Amino acid sequence: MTLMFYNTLSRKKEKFIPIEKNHVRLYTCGPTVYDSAHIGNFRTFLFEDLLKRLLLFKNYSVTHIMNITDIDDKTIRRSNEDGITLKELTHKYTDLFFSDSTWLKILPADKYPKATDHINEMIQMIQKLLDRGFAYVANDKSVFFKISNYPDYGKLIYIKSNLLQSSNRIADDEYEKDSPQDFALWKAYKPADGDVWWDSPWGKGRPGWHIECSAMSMKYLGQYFDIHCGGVDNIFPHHENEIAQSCAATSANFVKMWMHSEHLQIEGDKMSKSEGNFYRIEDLKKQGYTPEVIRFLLLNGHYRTKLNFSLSKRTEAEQAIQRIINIKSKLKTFKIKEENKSGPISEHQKNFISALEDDLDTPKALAILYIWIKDTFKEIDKNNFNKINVQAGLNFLEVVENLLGIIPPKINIPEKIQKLVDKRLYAKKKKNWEVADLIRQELIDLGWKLEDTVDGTVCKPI
RNA sequence: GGCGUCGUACCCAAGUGGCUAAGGGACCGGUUUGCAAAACCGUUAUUCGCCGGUUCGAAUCCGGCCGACGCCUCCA
Repeated sequence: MTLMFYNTLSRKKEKFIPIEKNHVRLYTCGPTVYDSAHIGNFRTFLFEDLLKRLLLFKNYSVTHIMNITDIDDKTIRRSNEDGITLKELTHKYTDLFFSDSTWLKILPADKYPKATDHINEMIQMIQKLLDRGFAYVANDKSVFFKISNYPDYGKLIYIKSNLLQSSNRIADDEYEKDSPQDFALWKAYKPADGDVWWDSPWGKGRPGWHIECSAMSMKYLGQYFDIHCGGVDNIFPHHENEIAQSCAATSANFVKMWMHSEHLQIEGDKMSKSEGNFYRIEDLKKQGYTPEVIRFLLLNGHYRTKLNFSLSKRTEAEQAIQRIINIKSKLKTFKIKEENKSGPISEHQKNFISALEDDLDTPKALAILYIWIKDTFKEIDKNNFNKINVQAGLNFLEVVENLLGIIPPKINIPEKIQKLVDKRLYAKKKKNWEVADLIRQELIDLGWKLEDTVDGTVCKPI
């Protein structure tokens, strides 16, 4: 089946056909490194990770670029507050972002270009926009994009530019511009910027926010590329502005498919830093969350619906994951008898993939996975599973893991624990139930539980 | 004011015109087991926020209402 993705540009599910055969060029909006990323940011990054994993599974080669925004109002403000240089601040949070991403099993991008390393590219693009009459230099030497000269403005947000209503925030803007809707390409230096500035044809200053993504995506992916992702909040103004400035600069199309993930809510409320209702990865890690549990919770809702993240759902996710671990362990340990018949060829794997191919329908894919698990247990109980079925099952679980990343890696049993397990097994053989149960309790206290099965005793961490 | 999303069991969540409304978690009963765990079997929505309409037929399309929510200049 072909891939279908919802394109924000058309507001419809569309067949995905890459511009270049077998090669997908993907740009995902990265973090602004002024603070640690929170679980909401990671919902978006996880959605993008799933998208990429699916593209790779479909045998596309993927060139994935994720920007690091290391210069903007927030980074400057934060570095002043913390009394450290902008570089010190952004390096700290960039490193943290990478370690959180790795811990969450997010596949790395091919390149993470930083805004501050691409000031020249941005200046060139701004110059081009000035030359073509889509931008102007204001009295204070800032450069703005002139929306009134760009009639296509409003493609993503579905609004005619003349209907854009200005909010109070615009009135507070300290820069001078012709029209309130015009956005900054280059911001003239202000004393509050400290020693953060670059030279430009228009004087000292720093780039506006939107221009970095246009300049860097074009540099690494070309003028026109396949997919650009981000959170829904980026639709306007960020992505709208990116489209305007990119298309105005090149007179060509910019991005074929825009994909956006919905917001995550926390304990039923909108996540907001001012209210303090957000979780960082390190917070969850401290509470004992595993990457798999977080991934499961975030992938359990479709990426285009609002999802509520609640600490109370943790057990639910752990139980659900445990079921996957159980079937895997069953497939690995049960002894296949020669006379076992072959079970029915499973259609579930195909259906699982089809669900993901249909605009990344993870809840449906998970449902199919659980139907498969149930069927597999049944067939095994009926002795209808032979070597080929077992191998097919294990292969399927590998596919599931490659796509969703929700199956924990095998845990090695420490020697000390194994010795206790053996000791109990001996007592059990002698039908010395008291001793066996005592050791089992001892193991539980040490954090390991036992399952006696017909194929032997299985030891699992709690 | 403009643009847009959502409302399916105790909780989470698929399904967007047609076989008995997926699946997970939770709960209860049973089988199995030395006991436990795991697994299996069964039970939990004659009904999809409410009211109308279209249709042979709607959770699914249309209209209205109620409720929750997002964006409208720098928040993933």
